[in-house]
Amino acid sequence: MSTVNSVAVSRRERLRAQTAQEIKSIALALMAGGGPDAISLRAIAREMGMTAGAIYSYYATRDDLITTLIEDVYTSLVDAAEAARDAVPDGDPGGRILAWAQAVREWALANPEGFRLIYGDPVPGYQPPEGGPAQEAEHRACAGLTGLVAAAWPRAGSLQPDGRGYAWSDFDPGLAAQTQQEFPGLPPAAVALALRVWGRMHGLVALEIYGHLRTLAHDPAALYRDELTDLIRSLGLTA
Amino acid sequence: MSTVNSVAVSRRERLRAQTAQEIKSIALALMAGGGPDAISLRAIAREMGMTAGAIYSYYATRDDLITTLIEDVYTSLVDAAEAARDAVPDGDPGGRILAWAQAVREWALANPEGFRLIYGDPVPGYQPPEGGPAQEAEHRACAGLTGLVAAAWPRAGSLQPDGRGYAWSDFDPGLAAQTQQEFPGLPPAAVALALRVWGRMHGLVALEIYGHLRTLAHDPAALYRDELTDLIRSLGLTA
DNA sequence: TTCAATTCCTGAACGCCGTGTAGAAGATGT
DNA sequence: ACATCTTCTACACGGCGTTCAGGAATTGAA
Repeated sequence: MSTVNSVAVSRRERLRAQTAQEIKSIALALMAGGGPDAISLRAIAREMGMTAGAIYSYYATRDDLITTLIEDVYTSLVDAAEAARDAVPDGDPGGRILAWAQAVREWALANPEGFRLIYGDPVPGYQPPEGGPAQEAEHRACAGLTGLVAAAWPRAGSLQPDGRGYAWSDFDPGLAAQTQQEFPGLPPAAVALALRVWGRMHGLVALEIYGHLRTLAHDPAALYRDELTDLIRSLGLTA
Repeated sequence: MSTVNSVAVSRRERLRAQTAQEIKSIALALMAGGGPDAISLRAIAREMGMTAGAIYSYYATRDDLITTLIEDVYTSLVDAAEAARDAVPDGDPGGRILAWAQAVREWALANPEGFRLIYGDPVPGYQPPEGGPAQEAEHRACAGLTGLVAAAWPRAGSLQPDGRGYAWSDFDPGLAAQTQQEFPGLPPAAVALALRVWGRMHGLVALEIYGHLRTLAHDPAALYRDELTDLIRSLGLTA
């Protein structure tokens, strides 16, 4: 046993973690190169000079590996969105929304396969585990959006169609509790709005990534920009 | 040769068309039961009491079959949307938009695998042909949305963020020509708005179908309704 | 240093898959 | 009745995820 960083970690464990990491990065490279379908245990093993069966020492099944990949990729997306948001001062809630949304789109364009992995059918026969594959990252994304909406709520609240139609019980208990704790006084309708904002940011990007916009519109960025301008204005803010 | 419906059609051709149709419907049934991945030539052949190779007499390759399925499914979606729209009188453009959007969501909920087939990664190694697999249906969908927006344009036009930023050359030539012919005087910004409306209708439905909304919100229909109310209001209309 | 235990990996197998090819079986039109 | 054209079977090839018995290497202790 060697103790590095005051954590007992054997050489075996180090090598094991390293191999597990190598499997993941090769899988991501394969995905980036040939689409999610290119992620096959045999291809990964071939790339590593191993046999396919050897991977089963690190991931119980192929779906477990995919789930881990989704977690990693989703986390990187949320990291990018949060970083972009935090580069805009608190005093500009509209700008923070814009920054978040643009970061999501740019990340998606830079990692289209990652976007498919998170928001589409990831891989041939993949069945996500209960509760979704990357619950934590998704909660972070939701929390981020709720925060953006919370900052706009003083003006946005009165503009909503039917703010009285929601109760906290309409939402995931964890999300509801976290929101109530982090933004006391914020009504449940704000969470509904946050989810709607999510959908609004998602729609055009999903269409674009899956190629439904490419032939029809030559400048999807302009469409997205206008959509966000409209969104921000509908929240009573300015960009 | 027998002439039915004043069209010369041999018994061979009839049987052939019938078998091709049976292949399609079995493929759709397999998809509905086990997801798009369940569409395998061998499974279809098994279901039909045939060998996989026999299907190659009807579809040159598996991707050809998938492409045909996408066309069928997409057409059924657009049919549903158009029918719902036409059930609302012309004088109620907001209601027509609402009807279209609700029809899309309900169709998607009733045919989630079909939605995945159209808007997601359809099937393991599927590569869509150039121009998209179901160009005609997609054009019909776009035309429908443009028509909905055109009806709202008298009021919606002045509410758009940056209507001067688009030219006809920014869009697919076919779509542009068709729009200019069908709605003379309509500016290209209206097409941009139609595509944005498409994205807005798509976002929440895509999130819901792919399971990202299910755990977070217990009533996605309410979210969608509010989103559409907001959309229709943003066009200067009422539902 | 020696030795048993643990861990990691190979190699082969099983049953799926899409895709070709060769040839049999059958319907068709003359 | 016969030649043609279609449709289907049978088999092969390589790829996939997964399992399993066994070999090889590393490990911690004797």
